[in-house]
This record gives sequence, C-alpha cells and structure tokens, in this order.
Amino acid sequence: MNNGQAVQALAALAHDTRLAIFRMLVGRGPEGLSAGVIAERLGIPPSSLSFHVQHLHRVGLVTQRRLSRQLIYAANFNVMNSLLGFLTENCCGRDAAVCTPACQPEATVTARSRRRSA
Amino acid sequence: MNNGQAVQALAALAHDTRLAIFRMLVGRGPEGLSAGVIAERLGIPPSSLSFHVQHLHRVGLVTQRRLSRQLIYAANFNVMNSLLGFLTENCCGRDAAVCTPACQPEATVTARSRRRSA
DNA sequence: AGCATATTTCTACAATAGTCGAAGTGTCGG
DNA sequence: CCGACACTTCGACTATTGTAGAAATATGCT
Repeated sequence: MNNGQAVQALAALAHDTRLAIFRMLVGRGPEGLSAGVIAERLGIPPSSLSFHVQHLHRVGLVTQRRLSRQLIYAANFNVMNSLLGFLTENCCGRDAAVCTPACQPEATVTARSRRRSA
Repeated sequence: MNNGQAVQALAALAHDTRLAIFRMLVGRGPEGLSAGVIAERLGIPPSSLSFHVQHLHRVGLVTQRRLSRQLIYAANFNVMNSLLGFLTENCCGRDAAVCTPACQPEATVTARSRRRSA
C-alpha cells in the first residue's frame, strides 16, 4: 500500500458512520450483511448508507456481492491488513518495536528489520 | 482509545500533508523538528503548516515543546500505538490473527507489505 | 526599549464532504 | 409483463475542511 492509498483508506475510516459500518462488517465476518440491514441497524436512510458503504467499497475496505435482490457487503481483511502494515512500517519508529500494539506475543522481531533475502 | 478518539486520529492522518508531516516526525524520532523546518521541507506556507500540525497536536499524535523561539513538534508514539491497538482489536476478526500485519516475523506477511519503504 | 525572528491566529474565500427525499435501476414472484 | 422489493443515483442544499496572505503574539538579542 502506498501513501495515497493509505490516505484514502484512513479517510474512509475517519467517519463515525463509516467506522460503525466497518466494525459491524468485521464482526460479521466473510458472510457480510445486506445494505438494508446495515441501514436499519444504524438508523440511517438507505441513500445515506449507500453513500458511505460505497466510500468504503471504493477504497477496497469492503467487498460487494449480489444475493438475489440484496447487495451484501463484507469487510475485506486483506486491505485492512495492508493499511495496518503501512502504518506500522511508516508511522512508527523504524528501529524499535516502539509501536507494536496488540501483537507482541513473544517474538517481537520487527518484521522490517528481518528482511531476509527472497 | 474509544471510537470517537479513533475517528479523530484517523481523520488527522487522512490528509496528504498531515500524513507527510507525521511520517517526517516519526523518522526524526523524539528529537522532533521545528515548525519552520517542516514547512520549508514540505514547501508550504507557515500558516498552512500551523493549521495541519495543530490538527495532529489536538488529537495527541504529536507533542509540542518550545525551544527558545522555535516550536518543536515530535511524533507521539503512545497515541499511534493506541490507534493501532484500536484498529487491530476492533477492525480485524476478533477470533483470529486474520489481521496481524507486522507482527508475524516471517510467516504470513504478504510480500508486498514487506518491501522496505523508500 | 527597539528590532528581528519564529510561529500562530485571524479573515475571507475555495473546495470538498455529508444529508436525505425523490426518481431511477436491477431482480424476483406471479 | 407487472408490481413489489432492495438498493443506488440524482439533485439541491448545508456543513465542514483546507488555503494562504496579513496581522498579532512570543522570544531573544543588543
């Protein structure tokens, strides 16, 4: 993920409604949820939901598929993964595990410093 | 970090100029950089720099201290850490390490996220 | 005190983002 | 083919954010 993509993804998540949508979809997993259900749960009009969920879709954070009449949205973990990778790589101290959030089980080897030959 | 704080932090980073500022400060470490130097390096007017760096300061992502006439800004790794923690906790599958970016030394990290940033 | 430097705050404007009803599009059941 | 349903797109408006010169504030030097 490059700088521009990161800005886009961050902007997509930087909104109450969209973060709520994304978290809801993350909780649901690959199965996803239909647009109508999301809108109803959040108590927002369908057109507003569509506006926001498409923002997330445009930047790749959610996938879209049709199931008969409904459009099912689901979180795209790969892109979220890339975003977190970008942030840890570029927005944390380079030498240290100074910014290793919920993930220092035992190893803590900074993935970056371990660039083993491909 | 709660939902609202996360949205604020994400919004702060979701802008080309601010992300550039933050990355510059991350690269510099605790020593930080003065407002003037940052503005000059980015080629933006002082008032614009002030606007953006204060946005980052307001949400806690950068610290501010005075050194004689200059105001020195530095990245606040704690808050960045909290943000990453929030994202991994709330925006990734809860059961799985489905979204553990730079936390697996050599295993699952996608080849793309491993390339060193230029 | 008076002047230079570093940075912020003010101000006015430009641009972008968000809201939501209404109209349009795709899909199914009969 | 028609009507109902699920959702999106359009359109018009409001609100928020970004930009940058000019004026103001803070600090230091002599």
